[in-house]
Amino acid sequence: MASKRSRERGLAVKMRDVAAACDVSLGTVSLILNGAPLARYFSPATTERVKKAAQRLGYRPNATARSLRSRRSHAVGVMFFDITDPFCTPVLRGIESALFDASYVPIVTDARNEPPRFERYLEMMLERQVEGLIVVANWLFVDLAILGDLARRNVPTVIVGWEDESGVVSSVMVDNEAGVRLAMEHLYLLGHERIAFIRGPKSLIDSAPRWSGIQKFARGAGREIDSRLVVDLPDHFETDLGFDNAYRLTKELISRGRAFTALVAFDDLTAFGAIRALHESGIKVPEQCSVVGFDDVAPSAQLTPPLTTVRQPLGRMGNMASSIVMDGIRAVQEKRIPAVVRHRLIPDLAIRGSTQRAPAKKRTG
Amino acid sequence: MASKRSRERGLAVKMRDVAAACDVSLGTVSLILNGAPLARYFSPATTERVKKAAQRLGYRPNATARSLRSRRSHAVGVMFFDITDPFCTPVLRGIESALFDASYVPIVTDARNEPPRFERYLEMMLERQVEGLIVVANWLFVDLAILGDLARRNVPTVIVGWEDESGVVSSVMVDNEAGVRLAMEHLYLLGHERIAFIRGPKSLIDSAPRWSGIQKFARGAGREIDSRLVVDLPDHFETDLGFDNAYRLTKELISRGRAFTALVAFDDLTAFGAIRALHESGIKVPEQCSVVGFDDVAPSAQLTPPLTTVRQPLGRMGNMASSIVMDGIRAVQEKRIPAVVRHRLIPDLAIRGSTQRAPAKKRTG
DNA sequence: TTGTATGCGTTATCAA
DNA sequence: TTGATAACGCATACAA
Repeated sequence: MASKRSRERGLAVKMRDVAAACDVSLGTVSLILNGAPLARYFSPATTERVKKAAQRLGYRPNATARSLRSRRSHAVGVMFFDITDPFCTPVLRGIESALFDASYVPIVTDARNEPPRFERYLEMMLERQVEGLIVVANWLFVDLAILGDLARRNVPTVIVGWEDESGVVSSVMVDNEAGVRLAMEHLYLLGHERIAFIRGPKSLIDSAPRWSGIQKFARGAGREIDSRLVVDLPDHFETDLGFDNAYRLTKELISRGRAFTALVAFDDLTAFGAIRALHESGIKVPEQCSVVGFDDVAPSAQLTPPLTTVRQPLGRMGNMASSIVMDGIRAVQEKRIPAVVRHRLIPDLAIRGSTQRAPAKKRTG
Repeated sequence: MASKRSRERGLAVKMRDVAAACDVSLGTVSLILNGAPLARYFSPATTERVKKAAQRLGYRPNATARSLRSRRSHAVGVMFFDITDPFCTPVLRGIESALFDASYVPIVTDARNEPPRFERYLEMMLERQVEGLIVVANWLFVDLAILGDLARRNVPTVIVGWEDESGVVSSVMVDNEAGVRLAMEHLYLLGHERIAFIRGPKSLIDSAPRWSGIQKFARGAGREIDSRLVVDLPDHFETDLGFDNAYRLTKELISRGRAFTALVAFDDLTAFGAIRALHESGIKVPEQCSVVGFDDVAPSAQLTPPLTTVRQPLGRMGNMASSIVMDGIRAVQEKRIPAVVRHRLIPDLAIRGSTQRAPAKKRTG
C-alpha cells in the first residue's frame, strides 16, 4: 500500500496525496477535511471518499503550513520567572486546562530570574508567532514595560501574580491584603498578642502588599506590631534560599529573647524554615508557637503538623489567565482591541494543625 | 518612519521589507541575516547595510515560514503523564536547560493520566512537527507501543522514568534497585532489624523494581522481611492520594501491634503520610522510628525532621533526555538511524534527620 | 458542485 | 558578488 510505504520512509502524506488518491482536487480535500462552510455543497459521496482516504492514508495536517497560511499559530507562550517555585505547577495546570479545551498548545519557558534569558525567550516566542502570552511572575527582576509593548502589538498578554500599575497589561493575582487579613484575624481570635513576622524579600512582588496589609489590619484592630519581632528575608534569586534564610532568621528572632506565641511567615517555604528553627530550639508548634504561611503549596498539607496557610486559588488563576488570553486572541482576530482586565482573587484560609489557641501568657523565646 | 508605522499596525516587517529598504534582493537579505556560508561573498558594505536596516526596521524572522521551508520546527514535545507530581519540575528544568542551549523550544503537555488526553496531545505534537519527543512517565497507564511507532517515524523519542523492554525507544531512569539498596544498607548499619514497608501501587512504574530490589538485598544480607510489616498502596491515579493512603496504611500497620523501628516508604510523599501517622500515634521520628523515602523531592529537605531519602538526579535526568533527543534529531537530519540509548542513573542517599540508630529492642507499635 | 491559481515568509537553486 | 525564481503544505478567492 502506498500509504504505508510513504509513512515508513518518513514522508508525511499531505493533502495532495489524499487528493490524488480520490481523484479530486487539492481544494476539495482542504474544504472537506476542515469542515469548511462551503464543504456542505459537496456530494456526500465525495465527502465520504475523501474522508476515508485521508483516514486510510494516515493524513495528518501540517500545522506549520496551516499557521503560515492562516496566520494563526494556535500556540501561546507561557513564561515562568522561576518554575522551581512550587507555586507554579498548579498555575501551569490551570493554564493548560483552558488551552487544551481550545486546542491551543503552550510553549513553556523558564526565565530562571535571569533577564537575558527572559528576553531571549520573549524573542523566541515572538518569532514563533505565539498568539498570546502568559507570564507567571513572582520576582520583580524585569521591567514590565517590555510586556506592555507586546500587549499593544497584538499579542494579548496577561501576568499572573503581578499587577501592572500602568494598566496596559492584564493581570490575575491574589488579593494579598485580604489574605493576610484572614491570617491575622485567625491569630487574633485565637488570642495571640505577641506575633512575630518574617517579611518577604524586597525583590519579591508580594512582599510589600502583604506587609502593608498586615500593618493596616493591625492598626484597624487597635493592635501594635512590635518591631523587635519583625525580621526581613534578604534579597536573593533562589527559591531554596527562602527556607534557609527563614530558618536562620527565626533562630535570630528566638535569640532576641522577646516572647512571641505566633509567627506569620511570608510564605509557606518560609514557614517551613521557621518551623524547623522553632523545633530545634525546643519550641513546640503549635503548642508553644503557632505558625501561619501563605500560598498553600502542595507540601503544606503534608507537613507534620500540617500548615495553616492562606490558600491561593492557583489553578483557577492559571485558568483565568488562559481565558483572558483567549478572549484577547479572539478580539485581535476580530480586529477589536483586546480589553485589559485585572482580576484580584480573594484567597481563603486553610486552617490546619500549625495554629492553635495562644498559651497562657509567658515567655516563649 | 515606515518601520514604526507598520509595527503599530501590527504588520510584521519581513525580509522583503528589509530588502526593499536596502535596495537589494530578498535572497541577499536571507543569506546575510542567516550568516550563511555564501554570505561572505557579499561586500562588507552591503552586509552592513542589510544588518543595520533589519535592526532599524525591527525585523524578526518568522519561525513558521522558516519551519515550513526548512522542515525543521526547532520544537520538541514534552509530555508529562502527571505534572502534579513534584518529581516533574526538576526534570522539566533539566530538559529546558539543554533545549535552550540548542535554541529549541519545548511544547509542554500534561496527560493527567488520561489516555485520551495523551493521544490527543500526541496527535497535536505530531501535527506541529515536533522534531523530538520526551515523555516523562511515572504511571503505567498507557501502552508504550505507540511511542515505539513514533520513534520509528523519525521522531526521536525518549522516556524518562520508564524503561521500554522491547528496546525500541530510548530511556533515562534511576536505578531503583541500587536506590533501595542504599536505603536498606543505611538502615541495617543503623541496627534496624524490624523494618516496615509501604509498597507502591501496581500501576506506578517504580513499584515493582523497588520492591524486588528490597527483597534481593534483604536476601543477600541474610535478613528476613516480615510480611506482617508490609502494606500496599492501592491503585489510583492521583498524586495526592499517596499521602492519604500512606497515612491510613501506617495507622493500620501500627494497630497490628507488631513492633518496627524503621519504615521504608515507597516514595517521599508516602513517607510524609507515614510520618504524620506515626506522629499522631505518639511514635517519635526518628527517636522511635526511622523513616526513609525515595525521590528527594523539594519539600523533603524542608520537613521537620528532614527526610532521609534516595536522591534521584532529576535535573540530570531531564538534561540527559534532552541530549538524547538532540542527538537523535541530528541523526535524523543526517539521514542516519537514531541510536536507542538506555541510561540507568545511580542515585545516592540523602541522609538527613528522619533516620537514626535503632533504639534498644522493645516494642514500638 | 468542483477545480485552478495565488500567496503566506522563508530558504535554496539557479543564472547572471 | 548579487538577483530571479521555485518550492515548502495549506487555505481561499475566483472560475468553471
